[in-house]
Amino acid sequence: MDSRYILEKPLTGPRVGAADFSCRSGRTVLHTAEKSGPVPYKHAMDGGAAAARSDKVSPKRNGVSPGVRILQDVEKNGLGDHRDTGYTGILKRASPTHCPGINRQLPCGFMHLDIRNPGKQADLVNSFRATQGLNAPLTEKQPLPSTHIPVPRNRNPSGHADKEVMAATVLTSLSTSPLVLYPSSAPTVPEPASRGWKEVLSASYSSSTSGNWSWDASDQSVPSTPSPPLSNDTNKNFLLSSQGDDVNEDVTESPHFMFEDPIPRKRKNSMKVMFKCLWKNCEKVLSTSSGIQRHVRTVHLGRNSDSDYSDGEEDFYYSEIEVNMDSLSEGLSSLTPTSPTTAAPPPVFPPPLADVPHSEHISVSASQSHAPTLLSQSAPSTLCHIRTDHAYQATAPVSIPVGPELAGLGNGNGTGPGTGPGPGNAISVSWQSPHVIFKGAPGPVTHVRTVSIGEKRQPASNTHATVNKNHALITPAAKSAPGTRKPRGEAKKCRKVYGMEKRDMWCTACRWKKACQRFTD
DNA sequence: CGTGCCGGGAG
DNA sequence: CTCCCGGCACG
Repeated sequence: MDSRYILEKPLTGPRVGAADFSCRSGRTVLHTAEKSGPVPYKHAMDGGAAAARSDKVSPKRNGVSPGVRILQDVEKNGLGDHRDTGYTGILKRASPTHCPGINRQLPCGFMHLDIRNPGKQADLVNSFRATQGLNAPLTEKQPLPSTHIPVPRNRNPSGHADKEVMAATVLTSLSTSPLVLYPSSAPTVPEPASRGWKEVLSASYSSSTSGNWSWDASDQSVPSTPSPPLSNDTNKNFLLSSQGDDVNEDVTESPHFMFEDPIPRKRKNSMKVMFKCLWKNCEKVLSTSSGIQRHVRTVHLGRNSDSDYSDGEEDFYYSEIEVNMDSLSEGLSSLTPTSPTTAAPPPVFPPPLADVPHSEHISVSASQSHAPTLLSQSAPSTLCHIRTDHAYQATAPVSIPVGPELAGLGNGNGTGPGTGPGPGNAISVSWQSPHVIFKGAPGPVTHVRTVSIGEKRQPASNTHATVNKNHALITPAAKSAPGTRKPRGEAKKCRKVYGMEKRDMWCTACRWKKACQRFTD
């Protein structure tokens, strides 16, 4: 419940010892690096967590849990150096060693582990904060993409309390911040981008073998997520994303829901976290924790506003709420004819917002209203990874292919992580958390699609044989049986998505030159 | 011509 | 079965 607090408490100072730092949030844990050898950090495995995780994960495929799959893949690719990965194949990483480096770079940066716990808003929030932390400093140096909430400067100087917390979280979440994960579009990792980080890393600890990095793949699957198949890629991505810039390609989102898809990848942080004052009759909502803290401190606690001092009490008077500001999709979005996709950078946050750091007040509804246009077209495909195991709908020329997905088989109320593979799902899920405020907003976002899918399928449908007077009888013979070939999906198939190079990331079907199962139509 | 995937074949 | 791949059809 109060994971946030717990998480923060143990920390005492921006400087975290490399040796004995452990922080807990939810079920995830960090551990110390005690292993000698090339890998300066240790992968953590939390038995409980692992177990829980696998529950969520649908062991469908061959009865092998994704985690395992991941392992396998890793091995396949010769990247299997992660000896200390749990049997689940979950790679968790906590590297105190890196922290220093990271801290150096991102004073406020921090991330957070285990965001997946459904309903754990606190966790989510934390992760978000992390994100903010990461971005904030960076922002000052380089223009940022669009997906972040401007963080007030006062944050930096705000000192101790904040710093501590952040430092802590940084350590913790090195691997799971949604934002971070999101870009884990393994396949699409831009080389150059990752390079930057590599360098940074090598600086912090002389080891050029980025391959040794490993994260808890499954853990990454935050509220709705996937995890990269190859730890290697993941790492890169993570790094990449944490860098703050270079991430502007938010486009690649792939709500691959962790379970089910053996090759989870790509994920984007579509959640925004707002901080709401819980003080009676005070509905103040701010976009930054520091903001809300200040608010509480000054307005409700009657403390001196100038004072940066914070004893953390404010924490009790505000809570985070999550808002799904979502956005674009990636290639998969091909589902929708109109998929805006790739090109446009995700204007998640409307400019106005970004420009109003001072008035930290944020009206989500407003921002939402901007996005809709975009969302309405792409959102569906965006959020939902088309892939499902009922992917075979493709075969059914029926009209409402969406049905099953929307129906939301496992639409487990925000059961977060792997919940829904379906389009509708992803969306609804994300919107569940923001219970309080921001009503209405979800509406527009939610429906949207349905139509698109139907359309796309039509064109090719096998109506030919029937009517078609024109050439009429002519060529029936040409094609063997009426069986005819499938229309040919419009969606990008593994091959296209990943390219020949990453063939091992393709779904098996694709590999065998069979009908793609991952990206069905 | 690249791509999706059927049909078929080897292990 | 799983894993491949020739080769055709589609765009």
